[in-house]
Amino acid sequence: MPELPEVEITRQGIAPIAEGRRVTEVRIRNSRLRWPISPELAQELPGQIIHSIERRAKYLLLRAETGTVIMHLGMSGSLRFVAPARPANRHEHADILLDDDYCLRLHDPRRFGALLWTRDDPHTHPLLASLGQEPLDVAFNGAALYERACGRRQAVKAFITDSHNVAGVGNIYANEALFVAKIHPQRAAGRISRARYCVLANAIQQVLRDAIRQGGTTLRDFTGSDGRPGHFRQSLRVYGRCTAACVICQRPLRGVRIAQRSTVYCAHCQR
DNA sequence: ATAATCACCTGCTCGC
DNA sequence: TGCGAGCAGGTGATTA
Repeated sequence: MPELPEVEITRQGIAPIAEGRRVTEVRIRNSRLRWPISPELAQELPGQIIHSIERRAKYLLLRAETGTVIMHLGMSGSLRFVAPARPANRHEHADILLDDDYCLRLHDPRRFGALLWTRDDPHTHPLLASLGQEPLDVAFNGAALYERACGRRQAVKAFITDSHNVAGVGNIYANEALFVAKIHPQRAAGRISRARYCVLANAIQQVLRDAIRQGGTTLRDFTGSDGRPGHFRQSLRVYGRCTAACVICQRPLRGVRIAQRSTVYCAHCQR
């Protein structure tokens, strides 16, 4: 479900309520996510204040006093505040209860998500340490992408969806950004000029910012932590529009699979 | 080192 | 209506 904009929308919805509040209890109903939920979470987190909630790539980092909760929503995860007494359904695997009767509930049908605890600097955690540039960071630019892509024959779309190159660009927004940048998704990453990488970097930023502004993309079930869907779906130019007309040249869009992911592009506008 | 494929899950849609 | 096939927003691990 969530790509970077959806994770950021989730962060923005949760942070104002959770930050500064104290954890009263952690309830784990099913710890079988991508990795087992850290058992220390239920032991160590209660009693601690959540100082802040950050996002790195598609990870949410809940900073507490003696450590940090590292959370990932995988493909189908979502996070909502519910009434603490509300019965959990079979996909609601964990709750973090806070002061004032707030209950932050993790829902994840496919269980590709993660809920981990670390006492160390989370940015040195194995899952985060080798992540690429944060695309919405002011320092993000095409020059670094160009350097990194040097010599690579991999399709540029696979290159930009690899979080070690750019952090957090998933399938939807990779399709969209490549369309905006007029770059063919199957072009070899190492055969794109520095100037075009600068255009691509700007396109990635523009698409992600736009999506965040519109509350993310709701395909079937994404909602922010307030339960409201995102509206970026109506702004999608290529994703999910295979065979429909290109919004620029009106020719039919084409679909291919790149790195096991559906890819849609305009063969006329993207080169 | 790089690139491609597999694996982990459930739920939904489609065609027969 | 039922049923199998294929697909879905991610990404680490495994294989060449």
